[in-house]
Formats: sequence, structure tokens, C-alpha cells
Amino acid sequence: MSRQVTISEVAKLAGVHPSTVSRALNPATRSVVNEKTVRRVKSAAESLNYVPNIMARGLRTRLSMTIGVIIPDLTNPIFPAIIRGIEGHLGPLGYTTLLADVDGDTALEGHAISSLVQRQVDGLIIATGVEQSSLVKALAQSGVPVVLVNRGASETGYSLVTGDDEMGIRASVNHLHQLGHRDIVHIAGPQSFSTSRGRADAIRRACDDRSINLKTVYAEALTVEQGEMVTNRLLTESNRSFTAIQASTDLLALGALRAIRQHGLICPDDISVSGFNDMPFAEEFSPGLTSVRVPLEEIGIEAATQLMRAIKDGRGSSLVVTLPVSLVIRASTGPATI
Amino acid sequence: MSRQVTISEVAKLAGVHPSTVSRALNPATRSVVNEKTVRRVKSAAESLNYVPNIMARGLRTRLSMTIGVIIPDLTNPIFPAIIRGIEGHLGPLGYTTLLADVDGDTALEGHAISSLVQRQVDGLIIATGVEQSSLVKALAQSGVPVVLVNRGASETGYSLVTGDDEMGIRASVNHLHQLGHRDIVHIAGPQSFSTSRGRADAIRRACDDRSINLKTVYAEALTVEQGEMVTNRLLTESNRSFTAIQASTDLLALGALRAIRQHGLICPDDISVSGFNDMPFAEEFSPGLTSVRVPLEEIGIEAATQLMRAIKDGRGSSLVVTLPVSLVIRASTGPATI
DNA sequence: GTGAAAGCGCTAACAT
DNA sequence: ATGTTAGCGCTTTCAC
Repeated sequence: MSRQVTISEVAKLAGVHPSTVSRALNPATRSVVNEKTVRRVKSAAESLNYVPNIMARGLRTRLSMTIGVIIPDLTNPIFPAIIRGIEGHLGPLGYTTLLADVDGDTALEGHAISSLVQRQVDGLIIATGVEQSSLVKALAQSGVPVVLVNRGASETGYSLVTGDDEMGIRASVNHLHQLGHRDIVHIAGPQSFSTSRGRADAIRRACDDRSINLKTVYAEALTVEQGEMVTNRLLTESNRSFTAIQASTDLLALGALRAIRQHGLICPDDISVSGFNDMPFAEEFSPGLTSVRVPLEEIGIEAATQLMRAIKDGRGSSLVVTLPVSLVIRASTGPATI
Repeated sequence: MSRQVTISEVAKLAGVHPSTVSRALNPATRSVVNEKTVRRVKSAAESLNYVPNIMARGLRTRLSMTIGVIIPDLTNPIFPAIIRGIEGHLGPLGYTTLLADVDGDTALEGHAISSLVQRQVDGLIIATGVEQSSLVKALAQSGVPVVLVNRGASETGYSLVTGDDEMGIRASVNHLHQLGHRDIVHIAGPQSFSTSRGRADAIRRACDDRSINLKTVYAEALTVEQGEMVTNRLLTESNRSFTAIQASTDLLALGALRAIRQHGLICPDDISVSGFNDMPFAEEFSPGLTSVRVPLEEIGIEAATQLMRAIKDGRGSSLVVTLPVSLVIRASTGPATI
């Protein structure tokens, strides 16, 4: 491990003082240095293969140029899409993102937050829907700017970026209604997620408005397996009356598709299924999944934008940004059959 | 932004010297401190909400406890799986992973590498298959331990962790052969990826062994769109003779499924398709994709293990770890039809 | 335009 | 068992 080249070695080679090297290499202060000196320093740095030590710089400037992103499950394809949006926006600004996948584990989430704070992140984007006020409170104390994604901002005072769940659910229910469905099951996610609660509430209202008979069942996690299990339970009941399933999430919908297949039923001939998020590959499933398209990458971009604002302002005004969504109709929904 | 609580404020409150605080708070040196003092320091730290500054610590210890992971495309679901393996192994060891998604962009990759080196990562796992010796050379100079995933190690002297491509291709070709296929098309990935080359070579050999007629076509990227385009081209040709497609990657296979559908053909009745990687959701596609299961999470774990070794040793002996793979047969492959 | 000096927060020798 | 001292590599006043 070749020892690190420091700024003073560059200074020695260039025949100047270390501070001059610092000034010459920093674009912001370069103008103050003689042009010839800049060139000399630059070539010295290059020939020595100098790489600035960001930790030392950060210690001095109190800026890490790092932001933390906490997500519940990297394996759920909606998050890579959001992350791509975040990184695409922040990378060009010189920020590196520190990713923490907490795997749906709340204890881990607390750990991740403190680990990121220790690492002096300049800001935090949190996309884990769990509302655990103790965590958020601890965070507030640290003073690190935070933006929430897909998560209740009620108590927090942080900005929130999210898709328009109400609108999405309404569009999907409307679509099912038009296809003749009058008896729908909603597979809701864990009610500790604000998103799950919001969608469950939205579908309640939407069905009431249209006098659709609604039954809500609850999955314990937003996974294919849970969707499968819950749907299996539904289909095993003797007197099935529903003709369509609206899942809170594509992953749950996918589980529903599996269960329907296992029971020898055909989607959408026997049962229609509609998802939420329009995750990558939703189109490729069997059958292609009707879903509410949420602009995931835009959500990431918007979250990054809000975070930059919060960092500049010292503390963000708790703003709620709701992005419009749209229904994508594919093969998994069709006319109701009694 | 409440100013950071430092170790000396804790020291003052606890009535001890800063270095004692440091010793008391560090598990490795705690034993050397009086038990009562430890308690006093701990409660002082807690009451002040003290959070150690990892940058300052790293500056002193020359350890960042951070490792960098460079991947070509987070959006490809095989990478989250690998990352999960890496983080699962490294997190408990106190390491944080800095993720760089370079989006298949080689220039960006260079940027990412130097950005990670600047950030003093203690090690690097690189999963971008491109062999660009200039990058690797620059890296070698920095002295940072590196482990490669799914990437040619030929020149580099770094350890490499990968699935057994030869074995996987052989199993898949064998399966197709048993189904009566004697005329196969291989959709290869860009030949700048060592993985793509390796699989193309492997299928060449496998088909020669079994006197299967092989035609290889090349995609320009490992994406669904490319797979679709290439397959469309194949199907538009007047005299189609092949009965099966072996793709270098599930994403390419998925594109092939799309194209086949667009041409009004049925998979596997008209054409069989087999993929590689067994990516998440491969089972859910339409039809469920026969594929070679690569133990993605294990690859991540193994890469992390190798990296830890390399960090300990100062420099890893360039080891090649090949993990066994297996064929998962689903609905996309069936008997050959002339 | 450049040098000198101080210090970010922490830990590791060394001293007591 | 604890305090003293120095310094990791960098930037930023303040002089000149």
C-alpha cells in the first residue's frame, strides 16, 4: 500500500508553500494564484499522482460532500429507480451518496441513521416508510437536513416527496368500475407504513363514492410471498364474491397473480388484478400488470432538489411535494365475471 | 444546525482528559480504563448526545471503515442481490459501503474510482465488466485493495469472484439438446465484457461438442431493449432455421420474449428461450424464464470475504473464486419444432 | 501573490 | 489508570 501523497509533497516538488497548492488546486480559490504557479502546481500534483484526502478536507471545512440515503429494501426494484434519480441529480453537484439498505429492520434503521450521522453526511434522504418518532427525534437533534420519501411527514417538520396516491387509487378503481367490477378486495400493506395507510384510506373513499363493495385484507410485509399468502387465504374461503384485487404495491399484486394461478384460475378472466408503482418489469409479468405508474426517478430527483435546498437554508421548510401519477392498463385487468 | 459535540466537551463534563474519553468509548481500549470512569464518561457522552466524528478518527487512524462498490447498473436486479450479500457480510464488521452506480459509462467509472479513492475507502469491489486497463492501473498505484466480481482478472492481479459460466452454459445447452434443439442462436453481450466473451466461448464449445448448429449475434448492451432489437432482426430474416435462443443474460432473454410475442410467435411452442443469471422475477415473466441460477448473494458475500482478506494481508493474492451454478427449468423452454 | 501559523476532532506514543 | 503531547492532511485567516 503505497503511502498517500500529501499536499506538502506536491508543494515541495512545485517549490511553493502547501497553502499555495491548496489554493491552486481548489477551483474556487484558483483565481487568486498566479497562473504560472497554478500550472506548476498542477503538473507537480499530476506527476506525483496526488489525490486529495477528502476526510482531512472535510474535517477542516465541516462538509463531507456526502449525503445518506436510507431505503427499506434494495431488492424492491422501485428503490433503484429512485436512487438513480437521486444520484443523477447529486453526482454532478459533487456529492457522493452513502446508501443504507436496512432490509425492513427498524433497529437496523436506527443504526444506519447514527452511522450516517457519524460519517458527517451533509444531508439525509429517508425512504423507509416506518414512522418511528424516536428515530426522527434523535435525528432532529443532530441538525442534519432531512428529506422524506413516501413517508408520513405529519409530525416531523421535514419535507416530503411522494406520488399522488389518492389520484392513483382513484384512477385504478375507476378503471375497475368501468370494467364492471362491483366487489373488490384491497390487499393493504402493513399499517405502520404511512403509504399503506394512505392507499387503504383512498380506496375506501373511492369505493364508497361508487358504491363498490370493498374488503380490505392486510399483508405483513410488502413482498411477493405475503401477497401470495394473503390471496391464497382469500381464494380458499368458500364463498368468494369479489371479482378484482387492488394491491397496495406491485409486489403484492405479483403474489396475487401467483396465487390465482395456483388455484387454477385465470387472470383477468376470473379475477382482475391491479397493482401500484408500475415497477420495472411490471410489463413482463404473466399477465402484464395493470398498475399505477409512479414517477420514481422524478421522485428521486425532487427529493435531491429539496435536500439541496434544505442544506442551503440550514433547515428546510417542511414542504410536501406530490408528483402526479397515471394508470397503465395492461393485461391483468378485464371485464368482471360473476 | 446544532454544532457538533466534541470529545473534549464530554471530557469536561465527565471531569477527565479527552484521551480518557476516547479510550473509554472505544471498545478495544476500554479495558484499560477504570470501570467507574467508563460509566461516568458514557453517561456524559449520552447526556450530551455525543456522536464521534468518523472523519476525524479516520484522519488519525488512516482507516475509513468504508468500502466502495462500483456497479454498472443498479437497475439490473442482479446487482441489488450482490450488494445485499456484500452489505450483509460487511455491515456487522463495522464497514459502511459507498455505492457507485456508473450506469455503464466508462468515463463515469473512472470518476467513481477516483472519487472513492479520495474518500479513503479501505477497499473496493468492482462489478463493472469492462476491462479498461488504464483504470485498473491507476487503481493499482493507489494501493487500495480490490476484488473483482464477474470480470476478467487476467492482467490485474486482483482476486475475482464469479459464477461458473462454463458449467451454466453447458447445462443449458444440454437441456436444449435433450429437447431436440439442433439449431441455436446465442445472443451475446458486448464483447468488451469478459463475462459476455466467456459465455460466448463456452457456448461455442458446448455446441461443437454436441454438433449443434450455432449462430451468435451481438447485443450492444445488456438491456431488454437490445435483446428485443436483436431478436426482431433475427425474426425478420426470411429463412429462420433456429428453434432456440440462448441469451447471455436474462435481460436479453426478456427482450427476446418480447420480440417473439410481437412477431405473433409463441414461446416455447415456436421458439425456446433460455437466459442466464436467474434474476429476481425471472419466474414471473411470461412465460417463466428458464435460466441459469447464479448465486448472486453468495457472490457478494464471497467478494466481501476476499476483500477483508486483501485488506488484512495488505494486498490480496490474486485468487479466482468460481461459484457453482445450476439450471432452473421453467416454461420458456420446450421441445423443438421444425 | 504567497508564506506562516493555527486548528478542524480525534487517537496513539509517551510520561506519570 | 490517566494526563500530556503531537500530529493525521487539509484549509483559512492573517501577515507580508
